[in-house]
Amino acid sequence: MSGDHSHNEGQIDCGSRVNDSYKHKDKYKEKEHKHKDHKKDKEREKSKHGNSDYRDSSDKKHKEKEKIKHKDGSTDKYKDKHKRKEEKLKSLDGKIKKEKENGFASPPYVKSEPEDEFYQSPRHDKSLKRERDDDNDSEFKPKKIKTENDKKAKKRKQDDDIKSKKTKNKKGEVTDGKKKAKKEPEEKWKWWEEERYTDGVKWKFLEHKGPVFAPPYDPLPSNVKFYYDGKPMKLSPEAEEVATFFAKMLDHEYTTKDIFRKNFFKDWRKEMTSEEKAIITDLKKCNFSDMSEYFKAQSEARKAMTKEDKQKIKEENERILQEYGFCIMDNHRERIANFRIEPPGLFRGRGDHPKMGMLKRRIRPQDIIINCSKDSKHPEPPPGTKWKEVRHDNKVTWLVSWTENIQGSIKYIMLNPSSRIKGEKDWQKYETARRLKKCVDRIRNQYREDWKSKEMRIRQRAVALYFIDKLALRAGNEKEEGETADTVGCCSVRVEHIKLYPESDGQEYVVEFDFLGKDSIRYYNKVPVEKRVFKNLQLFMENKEPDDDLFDRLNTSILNKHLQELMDGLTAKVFRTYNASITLQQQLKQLTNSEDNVPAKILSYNRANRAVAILCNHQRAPPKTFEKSMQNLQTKIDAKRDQLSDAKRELKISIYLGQINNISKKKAVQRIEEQLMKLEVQATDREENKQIALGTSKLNYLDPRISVAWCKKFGIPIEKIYNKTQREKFAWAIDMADEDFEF
DNA sequence: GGATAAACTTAGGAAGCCCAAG
DNA sequence: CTTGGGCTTCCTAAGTTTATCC
Repeated sequence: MSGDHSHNEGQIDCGSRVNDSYKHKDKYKEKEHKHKDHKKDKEREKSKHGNSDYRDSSDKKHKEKEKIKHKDGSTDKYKDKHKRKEEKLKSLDGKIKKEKENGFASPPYVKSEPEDEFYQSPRHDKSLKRERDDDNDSEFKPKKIKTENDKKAKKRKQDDDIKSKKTKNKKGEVTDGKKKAKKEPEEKWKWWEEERYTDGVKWKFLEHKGPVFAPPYDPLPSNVKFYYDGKPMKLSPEAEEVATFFAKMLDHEYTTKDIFRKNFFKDWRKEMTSEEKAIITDLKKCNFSDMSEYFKAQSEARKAMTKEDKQKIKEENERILQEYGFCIMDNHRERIANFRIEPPGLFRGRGDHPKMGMLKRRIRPQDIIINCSKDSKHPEPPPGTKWKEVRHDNKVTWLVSWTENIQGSIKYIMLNPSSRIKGEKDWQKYETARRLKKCVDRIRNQYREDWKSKEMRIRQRAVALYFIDKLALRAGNEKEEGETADTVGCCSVRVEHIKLYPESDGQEYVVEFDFLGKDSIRYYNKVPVEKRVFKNLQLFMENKEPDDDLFDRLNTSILNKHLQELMDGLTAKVFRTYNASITLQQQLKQLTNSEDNVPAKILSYNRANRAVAILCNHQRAPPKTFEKSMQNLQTKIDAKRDQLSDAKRELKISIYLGQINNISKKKAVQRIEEQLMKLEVQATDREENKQIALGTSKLNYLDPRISVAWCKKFGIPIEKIYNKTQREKFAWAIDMADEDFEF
């Protein structure tokens, strides 16, 4: 009932989405330039027209108009932005672009169409005050287990003991004196059976050893040379290091891109001595190939290392992992996700990124902020260095942070997905999505009502929400121009990204979407929509330029505020989670045949998973070796077929000879048949998966309890669905879901 | 109330690893 | 033993949402 939006009819057919990311598309390139120049004008224009140009002023609306005008004026989203941008523009270009003549913002309110019946929309209670966290959610109340404060304290001390013992252990082997309890982190802690923190506190105790820094720069041997203008040139260590970054990427297509080269060269020059700067003025005259060869040789050498040497490295890595890869959080030793600081290098943005090639600088101890408990043993900075700061903020989950120099954003070291702190959050996410399931009908009715609203902003909000719901689009924040690739989501979609077809391929009211979304992955979809949506889209597009926002009176913050009123904890992305999970559940129900054998059932699972991946537009570049591996598989299948007919013939002969003892031959036939079937299934699966990435949805959108329940119901070992890492992440679900679980 | 910073989740690609086939 | 290929893990960019500031 509630879950049957069937938003993805026709999408489950894998062929319906063209899979083109930026790599394959040039179309976007042209647009981009145009777009950049336009956007500023556009916003200026919006503020100009913002609240003055509603076209229709039928008498009956006079009273409301006052109200609306007021409201609208105060919420016009472009006023200040416009100023900011203009200034920026001036300083950047040294001139002001000409104003756009005809860029219109949408009028604030809309004449009701004749067919609009007026009736009171079922007003829904907003009475539910937001009570921080989904504490009122019964499903998410872990059993109250012992409340123990001194117990905890005791336990913590014990943990400390264990740990300090361990760190003394030179070998890095996890043997600790008294027991092997450490090897098997004491019977897997079931955090989901314990009470959660409420008040925004994330932990009470946190101790860790700080980050692992990137190894220092190792200068090139003197026989490896850099050439400028054909002549060998010894570079200063600083300049040389940056040069090696480029050399290492030499056969990547990045290094052929203009922006990349320009950014790189600019930043490289900053690292040069004044002498170097004076000489090296043209990247084209730089020859890195000697360096490049050297690195290739190095990596070959690494591959060719003896087993013993490889083993040594592995052990060393394990030692580092044991020392730095774990922390103690509230009595438990938990795995850290990214305990290694990102090494310096050249920034590799995705898609047409304006900053690609810039130098990502080396992070030093004095850049690092440490977060841990006051009463813990604080991590030591490397000898002779200092941390930027040590703080004790237990309202956040990170252990280490630093500011990155490309976008100026903060990077964090946090815990592994298997940790309590991440797991609880993940669980909570799915519970929120399940609460949406309970009220999604109401919300859908609401936005359908809102398509008829007299206020433009409400109509836009309602249509956007419809897309987010039906098509599982992302929210689509505005992005600062020139800082990132030009990509969009629902709220930031522009007129140029959609096409309207009153009729197409025998369907009415078809909308064609074509834009670059997150990671510059192309979203292409052609879907029929409801008539009212279609009419609204026409209205939103009136008098607009291609690069104007489709929803000019909407942004993610407005949308999320609205959603928050509809349901506690509701945000745009909850719809993605909800629709993904409910789709998996439905598809599993529909596709699984209990008569099937295990491989066939798993194929069904993968197909259900695939339906979700298609819905969420999770694409991947077809593996480079795809065609070949497909062929190989086919060869195997053919061989297996031959083998099968041989085995069958032998069986026949044996029957013909009246042998009674042909059981083994029967078995052989059976076994081979099964193997063949398995291969064929594998081939199908792989073919269908060519450009579709299942991992993302599996890891981030599908309530793991659905999969666990399915496994239990059909006797599929969970290992067939989740690998080791995934089982660790979803341990809570594996432990708690039984076969009756319903999302 | 809008801009910006901070925190945290989601994402695809590259590198690493491991195992089966040759 | 070597190779190739597929799966896993690592990496870090790019989103969303929340918090804070003015």
